[in-house]
Amino acid sequence: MIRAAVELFTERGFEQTTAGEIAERAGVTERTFFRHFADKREVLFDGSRTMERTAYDAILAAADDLSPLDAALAGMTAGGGMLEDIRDHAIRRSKIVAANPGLQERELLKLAAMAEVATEALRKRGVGEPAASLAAHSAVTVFHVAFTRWLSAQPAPSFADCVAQAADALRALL
Amino acid sequence: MIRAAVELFTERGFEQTTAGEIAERAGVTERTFFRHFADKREVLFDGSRTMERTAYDAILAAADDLSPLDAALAGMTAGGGMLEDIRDHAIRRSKIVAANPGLQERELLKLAAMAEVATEALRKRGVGEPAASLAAHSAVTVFHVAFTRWLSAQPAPSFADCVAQAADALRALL
DNA sequence: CACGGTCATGTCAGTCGCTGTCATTACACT
DNA sequence: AGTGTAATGACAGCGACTGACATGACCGTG
Repeated sequence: MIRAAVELFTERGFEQTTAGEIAERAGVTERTFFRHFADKREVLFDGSRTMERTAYDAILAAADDLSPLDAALAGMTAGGGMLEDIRDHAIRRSKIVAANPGLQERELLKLAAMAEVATEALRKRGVGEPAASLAAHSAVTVFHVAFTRWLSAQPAPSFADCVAQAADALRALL
Repeated sequence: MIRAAVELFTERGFEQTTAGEIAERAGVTERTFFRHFADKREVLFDGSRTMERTAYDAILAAADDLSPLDAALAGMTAGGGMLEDIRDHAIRRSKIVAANPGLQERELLKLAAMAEVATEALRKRGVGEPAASLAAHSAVTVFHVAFTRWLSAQPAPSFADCVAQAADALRALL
């Protein structure tokens, strides 16, 4: 279904594709489509939960002497690292998302969820508020900048490098 | 219409209120409702454009010797300052938004738009990339934290104080 | 005053996203 | 064979949203 959806979205665009058409190409019913995905957008955000868990685990696994921000950044690096193998798919996907405001909205929600998860992990490391929230959100901002660059840069850089670079830029602000 | 919508959302919740019902209470047609608001959620985000413009202007008007982050924060203070007069309404509104994921999604989109606008203003001040993006997003993160606190703190603090406090917490992270 | 323009609104029909419900099928365990 | 469970199909229905056309208020011009 995911493959069918990406194909159709690429061909005609997100809004011009009905849920029924995706289901049809995937060989199932529209009803079945909505049993697997809460809504039409969600088909493009399938791995997000896994990524959140990966980031969460990485933050908890980070060295004890790391600052909250560095620990959160380690989580972002780990989470984003999951995408190294599927850069092609990520690029196709990002083009679709970029062309539709509703999908960007959903992407923001996923980033916010990532920040929530990172906040939770930092708190578990003993970081208080509002430091945990701020560090987590800052890390996600870095993630976002790094992700954008990772998608567009030629030749393909490593995700970790992109994160490190964006993090340096953030530190330079102060 | 906005008043009618807030009333109904408070009484029965966002999802349990149809666009037709809002229109009816406001004395217009459902079709008219959708001529004024792009979708049902948008009725709760009416002033966002104005706030963005205010922030944008404030960033451009900020003292030349301010750092990018401080200039962006000045914009957040100015934008949030618009709400000082309508804190009651802001509180009611935030309860509605907090109760519905779809509305939180839209709120994130508005915050992202704010970050975009702030980025643009910083760029016009001569700030390069990715410094402008990062400073703008950091400022919006501070704005968000400050806004949350401004809504919940008792007695009502000034918005500027909340921003200053959140900004200090951010700086302490590094 | 009559006329033409535009602007907001009402009316109606229609598409599509999404959901509840029930029946069916396939498989797993006993 | 019998029983439970999970996935799917089939169908009906609601509500969000849109396009098209008609109506009426207002406004400036002749």
